[in-house]
Amino acid sequence: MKTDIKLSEFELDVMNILWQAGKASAPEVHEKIKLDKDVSYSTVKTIIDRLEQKEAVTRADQQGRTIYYAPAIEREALSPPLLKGFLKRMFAGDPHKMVAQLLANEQLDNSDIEQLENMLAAHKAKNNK
Amino acid sequence: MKTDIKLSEFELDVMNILWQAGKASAPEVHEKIKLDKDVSYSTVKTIIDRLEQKEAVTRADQQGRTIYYAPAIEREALSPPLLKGFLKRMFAGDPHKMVAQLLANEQLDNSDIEQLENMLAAHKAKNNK
DNA sequence: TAACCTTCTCTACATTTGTAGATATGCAGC
DNA sequence: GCTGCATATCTACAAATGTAGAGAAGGTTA
Repeated sequence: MKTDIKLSEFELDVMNILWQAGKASAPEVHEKIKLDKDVSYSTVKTIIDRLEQKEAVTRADQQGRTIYYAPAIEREALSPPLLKGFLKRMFAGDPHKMVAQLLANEQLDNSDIEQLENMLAAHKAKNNK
Repeated sequence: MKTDIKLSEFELDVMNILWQAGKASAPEVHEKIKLDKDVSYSTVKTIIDRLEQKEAVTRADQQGRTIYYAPAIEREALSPPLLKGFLKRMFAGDPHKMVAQLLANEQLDNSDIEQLENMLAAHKAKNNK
């Protein structure tokens, strides 16, 4: 299993679709991507091919000629280093700055906030254990 | 003022140094970058030149031949769209997922957590107003 | 079974990014 | 004024990324 895998933005967009769907064919991925931006099938297929080369997706299934791709790595395997890097680059490594920005820009309602509060409380409990 | 500015990772690394220092010369930036990774002066200077082209930094001052560069855009102007994009790509747009990851990976101590709790409380108060 | 449609494969290309050498040039001290 | 050093400028290049067309080839259906 590759650990040092690095994906581009577009590649991540595709991964997201696969993470969400579990598996999907290239034309299906294309459909979904097109909701966001207008790119040709070829473009999407190229990205999928590259993801396959990077061993980020695998051919999970085949129906006739149509190949179904599935994620070969989980979101959770990818996000920690990326989050760390992003935090460092955009917020000087300070999680508070990031949460502040989150609050300022993501219009979270009170139930969202409470959910976050619960997470914090749980974490504090674990810290104390 | 450019609004659609887009910076690469390395460019962000340099911006961070400038955001932190207020202003710095290319050799100074090089010094600091070298603490993290071994790149030549030329490389760093090229990045700075590109930042200048992108109008992300300006020549703030000059001492002899040495040019001092300062950020021409603030972190706060750059981070909201980036955070939004990152959130979407890495956490399917769900802030809870991101905070969960933050808690899981950033070893925050209880005083950090409490600070976050205060931020949340303040935000809840504002929501209710 | 021939024609068509869909999907895949291959190839290509412009742009961005990371990287750095060669060279020019201004300043500081002798 | 000359010499050397520090800094800037210019040019270059490989790899990654976004983008897509041309054409092959497996299914489907009349």
